[in-house]
Amino acid sequence: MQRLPSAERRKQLVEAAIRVMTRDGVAKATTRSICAEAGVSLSVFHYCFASKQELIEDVMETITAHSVTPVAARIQPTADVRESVRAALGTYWDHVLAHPEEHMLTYELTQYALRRPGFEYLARRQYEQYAAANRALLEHLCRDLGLVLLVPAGTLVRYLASMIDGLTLNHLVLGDAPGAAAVLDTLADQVVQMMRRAEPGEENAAPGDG
Amino acid sequence: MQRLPSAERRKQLVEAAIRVMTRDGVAKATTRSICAEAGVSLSVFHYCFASKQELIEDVMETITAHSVTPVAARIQPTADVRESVRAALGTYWDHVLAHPEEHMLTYELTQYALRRPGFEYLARRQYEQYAAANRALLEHLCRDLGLVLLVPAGTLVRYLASMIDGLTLNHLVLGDAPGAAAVLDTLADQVVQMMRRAEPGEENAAPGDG
DNA sequence: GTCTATAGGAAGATAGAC
DNA sequence: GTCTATCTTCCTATAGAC
Repeated sequence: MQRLPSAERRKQLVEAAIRVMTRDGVAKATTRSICAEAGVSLSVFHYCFASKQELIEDVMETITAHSVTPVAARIQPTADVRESVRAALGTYWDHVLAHPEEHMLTYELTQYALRRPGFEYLARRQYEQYAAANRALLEHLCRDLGLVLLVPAGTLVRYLASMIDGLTLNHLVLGDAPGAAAVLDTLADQVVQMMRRAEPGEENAAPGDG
Repeated sequence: MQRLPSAERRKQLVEAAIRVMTRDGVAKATTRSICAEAGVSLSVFHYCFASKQELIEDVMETITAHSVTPVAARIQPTADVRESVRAALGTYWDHVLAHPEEHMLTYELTQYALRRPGFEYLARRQYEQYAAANRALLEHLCRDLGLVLLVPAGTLVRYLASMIDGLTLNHLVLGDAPGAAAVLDTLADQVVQMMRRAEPGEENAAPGDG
């Protein structure tokens, strides 16, 4: 076996952990199975991490970023408001369809964090990132297309985030991708109805905290 | 210890399991902790259940019914459509606010079932019951208030179910009950916009499967 | 830094006395 | 039907040779 710097080893183990968790679930991700997946011996694990919980912490930070970043990077408003919203939802949804196990894992990790005293903040940070991603989308739309919101930004952000999260879970359980797509169509329609064109000179209110 | 018939013992153990799971999470609900909670010895467990999974099956059937039934029982449409929708949502939400741990458990059990090969059907049944509850609500509204839907019933059912489920999870993680209530207000508004009064003589379409 | 070996405990399940 | 005692397996974590 090679001798790698500790930071490299940690990264290697975190990635192995994510693979195991994605494939077999969080409950099956024991230190042994993670080490086997990474191809290192058990004591390497405890050389790099003080405890298993320390690894989990790293895993959650990594997976949340991984789930939010690629979507945020691809927001591209066009002239048509409804189509812009639908396209953003579609980008996210393509990711769900392509990597359902990965999204499944995010729910498992949320539960895991909420149940471990002292780790609730990880779940909270996860959902705050979801909210931030939706807020960014709305700001983007309002700025580029000159729109103002008809409901408080905070409410719409949460509306969007909850709908997306709920529909994802619903789809993971029940399947029926076409039905889920129809729900996204409806959601896009509803979101459009919660916006209107800004009047000339009207500050196209960047949805702050409300 | 008393000598009880096997069926009674099973019920007793299922209830103990739910208490432990609600309090400490599914992962902590070992056969030992469940037996301790029920006040029986370990071998009683295996006298009543062939395996732990057999108990889990019982637990999931019980908890899902428990989560859906009380809400369905209290649907009371008034003359105002929007208020009727909001009231139904409010009844559910009161239950969430009063028993957050119980709803937390439903998410954990969903994950548990989805991860255990051969148990996915339990998760599916759970979400089918959610859908059925929302379908019943819509039928109730359409029939009593003479309304027809502007979107396919199946889509609206899923829209509602996903939103409610997502918002519940969102609230369990982030809290902020007033913010969640505002989302429910908005949802009620949106749902109303997806209905219209049936014209005289128009069949007030019972939302079948669509 | 990496290995083998093992401590120390808790899990699901079973055996057999009462 | 209920009990105590035990089997087997798997876990996290550590010790100490190389």
